[in-house]
Amino acid sequence: MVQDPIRVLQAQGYKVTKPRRQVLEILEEAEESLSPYDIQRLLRQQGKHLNHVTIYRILDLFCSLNLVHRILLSGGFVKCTLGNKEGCHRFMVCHHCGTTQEFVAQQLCLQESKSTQNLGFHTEYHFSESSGLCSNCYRKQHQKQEEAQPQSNR
Amino acid sequence: MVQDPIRVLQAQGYKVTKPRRQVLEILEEAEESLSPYDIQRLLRQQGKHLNHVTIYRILDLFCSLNLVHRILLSGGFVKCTLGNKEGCHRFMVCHHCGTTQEFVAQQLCLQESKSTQNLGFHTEYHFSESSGLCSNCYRKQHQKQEEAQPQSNR
DNA sequence: CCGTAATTGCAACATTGTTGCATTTAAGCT
DNA sequence: AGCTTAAATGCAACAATGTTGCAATTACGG
Repeated sequence: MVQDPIRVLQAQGYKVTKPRRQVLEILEEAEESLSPYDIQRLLRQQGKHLNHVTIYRILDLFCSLNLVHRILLSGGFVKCTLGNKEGCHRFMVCHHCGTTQEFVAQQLCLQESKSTQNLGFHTEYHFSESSGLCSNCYRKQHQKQEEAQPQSNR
Repeated sequence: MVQDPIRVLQAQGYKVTKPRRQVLEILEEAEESLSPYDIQRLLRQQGKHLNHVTIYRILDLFCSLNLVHRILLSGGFVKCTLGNKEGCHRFMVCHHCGTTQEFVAQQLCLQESKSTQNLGFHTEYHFSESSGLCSNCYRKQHQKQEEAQPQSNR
């Protein structure tokens, strides 16, 4: 389903360098989106030192290859986990823990393209972000409320 | 349809100040999204001087009130033109001229909420951005190609 | 293993965004 | 209209994030 990013790089004639592999690795491990400097900090904790300029350039490249996507709700970058050829990317972002997850919705994608076309717009690419609570955080928050008001009598 | 931003401010107990009115005005006139410093520059051209800190704070406030939305595709802010109570905002961004236009799609909104709910996510707010060419730019680009290859014989 | 173009690191800089505190101002009240 | 006051703005100084040009390094082909 997801093409291997390494393959994508090679196929497009880009070199597979140590910095690029390191950035990919960090993004793969991460649950939440990471800013360029986040990535630098995390790598440094592993004893790996990358210049921030390099990280910027790598992220630029990855974005242009659609291997990575910048999330507006958080400002950081996430690795795209679904090879979506229609130029459509959808993300759910938990505003509590920051967990960011990609999902697909073929039907939505088609409808959205149609909607914009009806308005005279020629869509080439689109994406969406949903903000809310992931199941974990929702459950936790629910439990807390229960504890605070056991008989819900106020 | 769109509630008057001024009313929204008053209703929520915020003061209607000169800087806030000026920022609203600039965003209203703009076709494309504007960064905080863009706004400062445009205002300065009109002889109006606002401190950039003020602009940041105003944009923060407007965003929290959903009067304004930050566009990922450009990084700038646009005034929301549609009062969408379901916490759903959709934008088309022309990657040629930068024109940014909001649109509604009730059906899409419902479907998107359903999709995320099926994945165990509790969506409170979502938005989407479509990147492509607006009708104007599409037409122009089409014409240019015609001129370049009048008989399309190559 | 070598040559070379692509990539990275470095230094210096530009832009964008933030914080604390003094000053000003909008809006409610006589 | 003039007070009063909490909210909002301006200012200064700073912190963080991005960018550019060029020299040094490195992946990958032969």
